[in-house]
Amino acid sequence: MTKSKIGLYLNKVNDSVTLLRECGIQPTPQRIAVIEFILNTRSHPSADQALEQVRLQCPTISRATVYNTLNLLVKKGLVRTQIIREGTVVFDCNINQHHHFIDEETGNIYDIPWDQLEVKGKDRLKDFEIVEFQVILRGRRKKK
Amino acid sequence: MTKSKIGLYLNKVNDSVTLLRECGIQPTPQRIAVIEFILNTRSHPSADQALEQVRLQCPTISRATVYNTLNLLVKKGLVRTQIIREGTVVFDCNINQHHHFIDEETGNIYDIPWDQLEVKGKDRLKDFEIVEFQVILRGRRKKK
DNA sequence: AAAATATCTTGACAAAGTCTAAAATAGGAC
DNA sequence: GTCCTATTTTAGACTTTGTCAAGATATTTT
Ligand SMILES: [Mn+2]
Ligand SMILES: [Mn+2]
Ligand SMILES: [Zn+2]
Ligand SMILES: [Zn+2]
Repeated sequence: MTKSKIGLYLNKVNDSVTLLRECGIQPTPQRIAVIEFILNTRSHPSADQALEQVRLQCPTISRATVYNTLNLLVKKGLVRTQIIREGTVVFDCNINQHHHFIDEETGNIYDIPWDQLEVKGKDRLKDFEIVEFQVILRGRRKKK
Repeated sequence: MTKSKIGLYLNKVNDSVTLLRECGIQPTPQRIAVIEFILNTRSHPSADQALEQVRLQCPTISRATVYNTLNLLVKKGLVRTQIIREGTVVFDCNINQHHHFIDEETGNIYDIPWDQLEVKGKDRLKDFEIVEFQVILRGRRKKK
């Protein structure tokens, strides 16, 4: 279990502990609960949604600790934030480049793999030095 | 002066009055001040930034009126909101499709014309019915 | 001018997020 | 194990963004 395995599902507490240690974060029960939740969901939750879920495992955890831990994980590069929902930042365990589709009816956020879309014409933007980019699509997810 | 001229700079109070009337909005001094500000800036301000600026012209206007008026203009289709800044919605007087570049140093938001970028591969997203999309780029604007 | 509408302002409220200081906890030295 | 210290957690205060309701103003209708 190395940092390079981020993004795979972690089912064992041991994996989370190892991962936290590798990042120089002391693995407390609260932090373990947060990291196990956030690295195992693809739902792009807000901090308060994370709090709600983490409390199922760790009922006494405080709001400040969830915020602190999520921000710490962002700083260490284990998760990232996305600005795609109104009113709140969401946390994304997919730290590779990718695009997003937002279902406007449900609010659900779906990852679109990086290689599924190609953005042409960026070279023509002479005035801008692009550090990162993504396509954000909105609409409805088709029922199958 | 018709609704089709939205997006051009409005310098005369008369134009704003006409535009508001065309949308079925009674042109009060407060609403005129808001629309003159928001349709003449390309800076993608938040509601509170708009309040600050509008108060230079109309010092007694309340926060609620600025929020109400901006939301009314959105409902009438004169401006739109964008979710590209952390913590707050921004208002955009450019209601045509376009992309955005965010300067991460200054926070400035720049419009990228629709035809400067092309997004290929959308047809392959069989599970999704796309209503709208845009490319969001982040980085630094080059000094000239 | 009086009544009825429409609009604006104020202040209360809620949600998202940060911060502080005290309490709890964990680790190391002995 | 006890003591000491550094780290962590917690509760609550506070800020910002945004909405809402009630009363005050302004405008329109009669
Ligand atoms: Mn809010
Ligand atoms: Mn905030
Ligand atoms: Zn994602
Ligand atoms: Zn724009």
